[in-house]
This record gives sequence, C-alpha cells and structure tokens, in this order.
Amino acid sequence: MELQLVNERRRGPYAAKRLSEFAARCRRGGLAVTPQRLAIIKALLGSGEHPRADAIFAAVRMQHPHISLATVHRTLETLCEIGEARKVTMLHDSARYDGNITPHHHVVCVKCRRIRDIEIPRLDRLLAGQSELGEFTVLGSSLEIHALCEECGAKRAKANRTGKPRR
Amino acid sequence: MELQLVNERRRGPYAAKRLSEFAARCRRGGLAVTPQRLAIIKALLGSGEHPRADAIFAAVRMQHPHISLATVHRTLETLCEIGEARKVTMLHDSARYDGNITPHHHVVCVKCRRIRDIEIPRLDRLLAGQSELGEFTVLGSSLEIHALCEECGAKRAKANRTGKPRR
DNA sequence: ACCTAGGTGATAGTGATTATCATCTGGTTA
DNA sequence: TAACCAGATGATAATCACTATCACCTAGGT
Repeated sequence: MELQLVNERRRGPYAAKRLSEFAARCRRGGLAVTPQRLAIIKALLGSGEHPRADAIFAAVRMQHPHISLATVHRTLETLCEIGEARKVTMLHDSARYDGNITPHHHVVCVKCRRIRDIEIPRLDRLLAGQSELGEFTVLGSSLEIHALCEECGAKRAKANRTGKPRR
Repeated sequence: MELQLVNERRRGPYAAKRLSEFAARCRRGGLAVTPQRLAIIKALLGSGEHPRADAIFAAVRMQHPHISLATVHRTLETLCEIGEARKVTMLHDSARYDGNITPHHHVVCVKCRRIRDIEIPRLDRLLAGQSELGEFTVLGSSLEIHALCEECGAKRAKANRTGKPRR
C-alpha cells in the first residue's frame, strides 16, 4: 500500500517524545520556555484535528484561564518558525485563484508567495489508482511544493553576506 | 523528467480556447453571461500569477471602472463552483496547525474540512530527488488530497434520496 | 418590447489575524 | 540569591479579506 492514513495510536508516544525535547529545542531556537508555550505545544501535540488558533485557545484556557488569544496566535506562528509545528498549507492568508483547470500542481516561494504551475504525471497516475483512503472517498489532489524563487534566494544570499542573520 | 514547470507559452492558446467555450459553459451551469463575468475569467486566464481577488479587481477595473470588489469575490467563487476556475488551496479560510513535523501529507474533506495525516513514501522519494525546479530551489512539499469523509458522504447520499439537489 | 430570476454595486458587518503598548517574567549575570 | 532586561504576555484597537444585505439593474426567455 502506497498511501496510508497515519495511525492515531502513534500520536501518544510521539507527543511524549516531542514534549520531552521541547524545552531544549526552545532554547536552541533562542526562545524562553514559558508556561503558555508549554501549554500550547501540548494542546497541539494532543490533537489530531489540525486545529485552528481558536481551538487551541479553547483547550489551553482550561488550564490557563488568563491566556490571551493573541498569545496563541503569536505562539503558533513562532512554533512554526522554529520548526516545532507546521501549517497544513502556507497559503491560508487569502484565496488564490487559478484559471488552469487541467490537472496540475504548484510550486510556491516561501518568501514572496509567487506560485507557478507544475505537472507531475507520475503523481497523478499514483492517485488515479486510489479512490478510497480509510473513511475518505478521494476526489482529487493538489501538491504544494515549498521552494525559494531565484529572486528571494538572491536576496537571502546577499543578506547573509552583509552579516544579517538568515532568519 | 518527472516534475516540470508548465510552459508559460501554453497559456495564450489555452486561454483563447477556454474563452471561446466560456459562454456555453456558463449556460450549461445555469449562469447568465455578463460582461463582468467575461472580464473576470479573461483576467484570470490571462494571468499566470494565481492572483487574489484584489489583483483581478485591479485588472478588471481598467475596462469596467464601475465593477464592485464584491462582484469579483462572488464571481471567482462562482467560477470555482461550476469548475471554470480552481483555488490553489481549499484551506485558505484560516490557518490550520499540525504538531506532527515528520514528513507527511493530508486528506481534507471538501465539506467539513476535517483533516487527517497520510504518508506517501513514494511521493517523498520522488521529491527527494528534485532539488531544483526551473528558477525554484525546492525545500519541501505537502499534498492536499481532496476527499469526502464518511459522515459527509452519508449526509449527501441521504439528501439525494430525499430529493434535495446535490450541490 | 416585456418580464422576471438572477446579477450587480454600494456598503455595512463579520471573523481571523496583527499591531500596539504597558506590564510582567525567564533566565542570565553580578 | 537578588537584580536586571530582552523578550513574552495580556488587553485591546486596528486591519484585512471576505460575506451579507438590499435596492436597483439586466440577460435571456416569452
């Protein structure tokens, strides 16, 4: 089997492992280990729902009634920046439309959000043979390739040369 | 070569073909062919930028100075509904976070937006061998599989039985 | 030409996210 | 251990993309 739903039972041990390393990873990223951050990563690791900020807020509030929604938004963003979390899509800011309705996928520059179409016939073939996925009926798909475009890559290289930190 | 940027030169002929069929496709979808809709699909087909509503608005305004931004939003949405356009991601409404930072992909229910993790080792392998893509430096990727979850599929089936239109 | 369902423009409203800023605190240093 | 301060937080205002509302308009069938 080539496509496989990730087993929910793996989450417990995975979360425990990630949590045990969290403080060290924060410090490595130059971040203070605060109770709020701990609560937020804990809530995120404990959920298989790919939650939005408000869901994390609701969960965390039970233990930290004074936490601010702004802190939740900020912290989730920060966690993504140090690689302790990810977004399901990096294109959630606003709707992007495409007039090309033939099957294709996208490369997205992680800095400037420039998007270009790409074709991956092998991927389309792989998915064409998959109509069910656990409890899901497959309808279609779209691959988002994260990349750095030439222009942004050049800017970053220049910034590095003049001594600015990469991130 | 397995991954390939779509050639920009294809857009001209493709847009012309789509435009010539547009009126017929609107009527097939039960939509009136209005100057605004024509201008919007034209602007969309003429752009390789995967534009946001405001960019389409700006482009269309040059020929239709009285068009409303609301019309642009509505029309782009309508075009997606009848299959004349698509969104780059269906998850643009709000940020969804994932605590799982191991390489994986997602199945998304098109109705309720439930998301589950999936693993596609063959896709990861395919992409691991691709560090450049035209002017882009590849960093990672995320596949969004569009699907219908069991619950929503059941609801839809039931609605059909009781005579409600599917869409 | 006439009718009407559906489309549009103007604008108010909503919901998610970000900005601002005064206050607080983790973690380093004396 | 206390004192310090860069960075973190909470409260709240502001912003931004998008949707709802509604009076008026028009495409397309009669």
